[in-house]
Amino acid sequence: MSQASQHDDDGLQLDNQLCFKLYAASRAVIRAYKPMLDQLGLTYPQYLAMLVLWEWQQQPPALPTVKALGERLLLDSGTLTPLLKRLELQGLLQRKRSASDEREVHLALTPAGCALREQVLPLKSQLLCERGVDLDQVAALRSQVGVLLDQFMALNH
Amino acid sequence: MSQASQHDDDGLQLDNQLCFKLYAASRAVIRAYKPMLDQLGLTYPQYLAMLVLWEWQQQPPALPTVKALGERLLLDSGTLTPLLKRLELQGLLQRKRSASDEREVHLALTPAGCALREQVLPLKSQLLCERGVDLDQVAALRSQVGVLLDQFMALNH
DNA sequence: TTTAATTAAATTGCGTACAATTTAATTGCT
DNA sequence: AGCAATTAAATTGTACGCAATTTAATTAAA
Repeated sequence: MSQASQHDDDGLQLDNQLCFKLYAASRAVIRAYKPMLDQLGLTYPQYLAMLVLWEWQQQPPALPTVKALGERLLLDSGTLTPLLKRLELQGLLQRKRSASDEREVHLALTPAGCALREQVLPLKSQLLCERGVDLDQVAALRSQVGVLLDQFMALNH
Repeated sequence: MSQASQHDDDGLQLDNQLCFKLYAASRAVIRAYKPMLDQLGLTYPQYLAMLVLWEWQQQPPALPTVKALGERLLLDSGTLTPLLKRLELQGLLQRKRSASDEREVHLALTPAGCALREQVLPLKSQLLCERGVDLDQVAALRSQVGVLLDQFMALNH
């Protein structure tokens, strides 16, 4: 059995920090996506925004607002406004003020924005294949990280 | 049984992306650290750098270099140089060119930098306690995220 | 209804991340 | 020794994240 000083150290060892593992793993995964994202001409957060917009298309009539996108990605307008302006500049979407509520900005994919979706699946399959990713393992880990995320979301009101 | 279009969609659903869960969870955990880090006057990456420097102190004689710190945190000099200048400005460490190899910069904690360590453990205990964190669960998740990280590090040579 | 409170985006400012380039010092080669 | 290749930091430039403030529009309250 070790004494107090040993315990104290363990608690602050970098390798014992879940926060660092998450931080490093998140960046490592984003790095792995880079070759694919370069092909698409997107940054990683831009890719996530496009995922939400593609998903929204399948849904009813209403277009997503900046706020709705932010709620989905857990990002605020300070991050999203310039990001969306860049996507608009690339011709992937259009930002337009809502007629019914001038405070809101609706996001509509352009044909180019819709079309880009078709390029993603093959590139992603290739990525998973090249890296020999175990899909079951990924699914299990995703679910557990998801539980952690939900706990933190619940606690951050 | 659903047809192809349904399968295609699942593969691009935001909630099915491990990468997004990691990205969101990492930011959520950093957010949770914020009250503690504000007390310490550190940003999150600055805190990680201090963890490494505190850890290094227990080790032999040699001081860490910027490169060594970067290998530990998986960050390059483009990120670390300005970060370390800020920590130096706060009086927590000193950056000095190596005498034996003028390319290297050694990092030495000041007494204030060493002393700061003592404030961390109580603040961290408080944080874990307030959030009712299950330490076994955290340890298990840390280990699994660690495995993922190792796999990606191995593949990114 | 006029005003006060709230809300959605945008803006400002700071601190990362990271690719790419530059600078300076050291090593390796011949 | 002399020069090319390598190496460690620093620098430059772009794009996030996020706190804090601002602006404009809507809602609620007196």
